Amino acid sequence: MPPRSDEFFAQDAVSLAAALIGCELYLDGVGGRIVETEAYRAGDAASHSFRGETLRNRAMFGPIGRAYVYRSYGLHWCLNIVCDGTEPGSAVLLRALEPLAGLDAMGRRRGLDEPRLLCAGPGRLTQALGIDAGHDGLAIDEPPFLFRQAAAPGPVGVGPRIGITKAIDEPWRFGLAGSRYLSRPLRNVSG
DNA sequence: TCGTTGATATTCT
DNA sequence: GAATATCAACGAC
Repeated sequence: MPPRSDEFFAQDAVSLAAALIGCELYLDGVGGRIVETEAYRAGDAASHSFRGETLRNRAMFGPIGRAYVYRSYGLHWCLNIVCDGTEPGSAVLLRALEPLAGLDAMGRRRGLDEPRLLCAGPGRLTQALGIDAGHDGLAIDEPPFLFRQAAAPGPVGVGPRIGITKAIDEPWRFGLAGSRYLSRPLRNVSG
């Protein structure tokens, strides 16, 4: 029996990041299987929450199970799920999906046909699903989102996080081992 | 296949 | 003014 979703998102960011691999996420019926995530803990020097609450990261300090959407490098949107009820400021970044539904809509938004490139990266994922600032703070398991927990754990690989300069040695990037839809390949496999 | 670079919001120094 | 949880286009090999 899978845990209720409020308990599921109450996990520590690192364990939730691993548990999210194989779960499914859709927005207005467009989405697929989560194949790549990164954990950002409260007190983590690489996390946006590290220096306290600002207008941008406000959602990270709000209720768990909500979306934290921010603009990256001035042009891309990135989607996180706020988690860990014990201390505010934790979230899991969704880095890649395996597209399962709404491939045509994704292709239109991305200007591409190649399924492998539709959602392989945090900026690509949000563009394919049509996620922007309007989704910041919305519950990830209520309409227009649809969230389904993984039926069974898959082979989860681990690696260092990408694109950061602080706490770079923490192996807090997780992915579905062997998936073609990762933004970049993984190394070690466990589970 | 690889490295470089442009686009440019938000925060920090 | 500099850095950043990125992506795609481009030129050199």
